[in-house]
Amino acid sequence: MSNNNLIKGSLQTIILKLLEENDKMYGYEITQRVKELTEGEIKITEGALYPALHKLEAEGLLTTEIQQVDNRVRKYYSLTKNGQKEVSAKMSELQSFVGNLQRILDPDWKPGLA
Amino acid sequence: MSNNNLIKGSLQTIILKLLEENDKMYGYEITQRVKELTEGEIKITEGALYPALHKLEAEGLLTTEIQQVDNRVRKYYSLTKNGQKEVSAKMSELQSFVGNLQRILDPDWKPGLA
DNA sequence: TTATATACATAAGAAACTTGGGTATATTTT
DNA sequence: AAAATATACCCAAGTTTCTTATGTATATAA
Repeated sequence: MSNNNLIKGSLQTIILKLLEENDKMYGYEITQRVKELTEGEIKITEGALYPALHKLEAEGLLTTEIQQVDNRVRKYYSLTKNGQKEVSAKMSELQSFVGNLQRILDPDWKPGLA
Repeated sequence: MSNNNLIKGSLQTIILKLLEENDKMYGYEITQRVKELTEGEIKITEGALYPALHKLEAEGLLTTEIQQVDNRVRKYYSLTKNGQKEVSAKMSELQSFVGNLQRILDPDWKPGLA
């Protein structure tokens, strides 16, 4: 991923969620979007991204479609039906995990507060 | 960790933070505390915990002290000075990571809001 | 007496990532 | 014009972290 050695399976969730919002994205675009959304703090490396995309495709959660743009090949990914189902599952898993993390690390934390 | 295969590296932060709050804890106690704080949702497995404790000790962030309690051996861990410094570093790393996650996954999210 | 709880530990394997390559075209900088 | 950066894909070796499966030992509950 980047300087952060955190996250393990959250990369998959990030990919799926971005594709839910954007319909079609190609790999490089995903890295740029994440960099932009986090003001450069999270940089998804290609070594992490492409294997993750291929795995999600192999699992039937994504489909691909190749386009030529200015003599360059772009591989667009989009959610399959199963992929659409998985987004919500993965999202609530992650949100609940983050909630539990807060409960452990911040004793005063309560859901619904900052 | 448990059913969650999420976020790697956060176990170290959890251990350090609990020890900051509790001064001395032994391994089994840590697993129980986490289970309790998360209402059983996160269960730290021994296969994950003990290697992590040993690693933190080897890095000089924790020291140990063995006690006999009812014919049972307990190995108490506590923070070293370096360990105390590391807690804040690891905590702000994790909090900033979680913030970035929110920015990616929840476009409307802003720090300070639920 | 069998199972569960307490309490430590290790070891093999899986999974996710980093690092470091490789290929190729387009644009910007020197 | 040459060099560097940006765009765009990919793979493979190695590291780290975790899971799963064991092993040891005592205490308590079913």
